[in-house]
Amino acid sequence: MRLVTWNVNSVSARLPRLLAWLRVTGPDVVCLQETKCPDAAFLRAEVAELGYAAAVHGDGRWNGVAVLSRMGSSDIAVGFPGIPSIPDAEQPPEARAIAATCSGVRVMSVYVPNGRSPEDPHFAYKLRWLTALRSAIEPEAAAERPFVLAGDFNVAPTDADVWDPAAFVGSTHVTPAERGAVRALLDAGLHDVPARALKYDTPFTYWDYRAGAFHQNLGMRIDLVLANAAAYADITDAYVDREARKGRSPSDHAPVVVDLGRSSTVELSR
DNA sequence: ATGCCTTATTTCATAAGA
Repeated sequence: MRLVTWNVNSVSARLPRLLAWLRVTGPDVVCLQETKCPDAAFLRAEVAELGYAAAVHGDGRWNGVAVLSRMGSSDIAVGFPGIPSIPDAEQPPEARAIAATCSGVRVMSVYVPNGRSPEDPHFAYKLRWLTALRSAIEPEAAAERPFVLAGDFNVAPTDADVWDPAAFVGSTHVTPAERGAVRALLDAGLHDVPARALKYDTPFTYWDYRAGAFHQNLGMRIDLVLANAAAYADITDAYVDREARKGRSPSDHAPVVVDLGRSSTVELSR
């Protein structure tokens, strides 16, 4: 099984690039974030043409997650038990998590809240969200069944995951509280899958659109694939495809590609 | 070369991203 996570920054705006990339890369399961697309508007027919069933969960203008699968998709769940709402909101929770079982692997695509700034109410919301996520995934993390939690975590787990730690003093994404919340996910039984970089020695997954950040490799590793023991033991390779960040109209995130030993042919025949 | 920000919407301006 080839599994991917990619924050596409609007699935509609990215559709031509997404389809072309899917054709070339051939993933079996695709976790998308920031689809920015209401469920009714999701371009299901276009991905179906490439063989993917789409489990989608969208808000409209912001957020939005999906799991595309060409290996079947069952037990689709949007959100997770205990998912918090935004601060002082009486609205339903934002569309930031969706799970599906694809050929025996439980897969969850998440778009963790940004946090905005450490003083902002959205920062406390981010921490609450990650804490609730940990509680929700605890059984899956400890289970025998392979489980993969993938997405845009909006946290750089270590100083090595940002281009310059000094540039992030006072910023979100690097605080001990955020890193502790991600560490808690690992403590629940998940492994941070080490991905190869296709260039340089740091597998960054995000580069700001502004000021030529990509071309100077001023990036961050905030898109993660976390695998429980069963899934982790099955991994044969993982890389960040920075090629997908190049060219015209890219997302500001690059996809992370993870290969698991399971053959799609074998799995599909079961 | 990979090139100086982009998205959807309450659209000719704004909020949000990280």
